[in-house]
Amino acid sequence: MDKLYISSPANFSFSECTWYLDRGYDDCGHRVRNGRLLKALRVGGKDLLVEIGEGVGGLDVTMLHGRADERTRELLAAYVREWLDMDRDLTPFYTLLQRDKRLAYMCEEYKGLRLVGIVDVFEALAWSIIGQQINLPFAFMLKRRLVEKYGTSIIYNGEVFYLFPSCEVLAAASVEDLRLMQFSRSKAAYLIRLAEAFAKGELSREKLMALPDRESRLQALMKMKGIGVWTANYCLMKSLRDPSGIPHGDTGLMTALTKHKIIKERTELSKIDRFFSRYKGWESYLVFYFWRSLSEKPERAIGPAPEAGGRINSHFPGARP
DNA sequence: CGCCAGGAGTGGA
DNA sequence: TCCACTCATGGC
Repeated sequence: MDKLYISSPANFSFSECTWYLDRGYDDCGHRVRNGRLLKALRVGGKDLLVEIGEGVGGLDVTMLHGRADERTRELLAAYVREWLDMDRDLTPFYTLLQRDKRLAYMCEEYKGLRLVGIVDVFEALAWSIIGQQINLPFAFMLKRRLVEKYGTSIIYNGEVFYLFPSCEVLAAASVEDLRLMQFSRSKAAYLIRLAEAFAKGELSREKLMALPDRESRLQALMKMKGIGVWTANYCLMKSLRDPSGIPHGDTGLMTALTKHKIIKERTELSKIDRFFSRYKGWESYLVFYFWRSLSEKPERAIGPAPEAGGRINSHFPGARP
């Protein structure tokens, strides 16, 4: 069995990361079971299924599917470090949090939580378009339908693991196809156009990173129909790893700011700016920790593991009158 | 039934 | 530049 080991940095908590990934939504992009994280992913043109578990002083990564040469192993290690943001020193962030009585609790409560990212830029943008203005359970359901119809899959022990669809495949989909899955007409059009842009190479991680600064990256992203301020910043913080992305207009963020008594009304934009100005260089992390704060840490229901096969038969709506 | 969800585009003042 | 309106549907 192909295995590799990734040593953990200080202030890294695998369990905090997996808790976030398994915080109660039906995310088809990965699975958490018995403290281990399973994910199908693509590196260097190869589809792999990996299991990540906690070892002594680091993470044990096991390849359940796919054989890895030396280069693939390197790319896989880099993927995991990137996904869980393991190459970052959180000390300055925690120092800033400690200064605010309202937020200091986060240092203990979420200690070691990393900004769990979306490594693939196309996936990050597609996901954020899907999630615009709808509640998260519905957004995850839409994503699952899209992935199960257009994504490739790996079967392991009778269980299906999906990879997010490629831009080429999604570019060939039609608005009508997506409408049947309950995407709005405009969202369907945005997604397909985005897929075309990536398929043609008009947009890519390389092109975005080649731009001089984050302002120009925001502008480049927002030229796409369906990508506004929120989506562009979401992409910056979750995929391009910009430390200062603030998804302005995010309702979850507003809720968290209100709960923490940082603002009273959602219209106090200048107050929000002033607040974030104390966290220069850590805005993305602060937003992520705020999102984390919106999910309570429940006594997880201890039940039987999901039956083998997973949820491969999502409910599709019937034709509407 | 009404309002809100980890928004964005459009059209009119 | 700044509204109001529209899109879609699930959850509460």
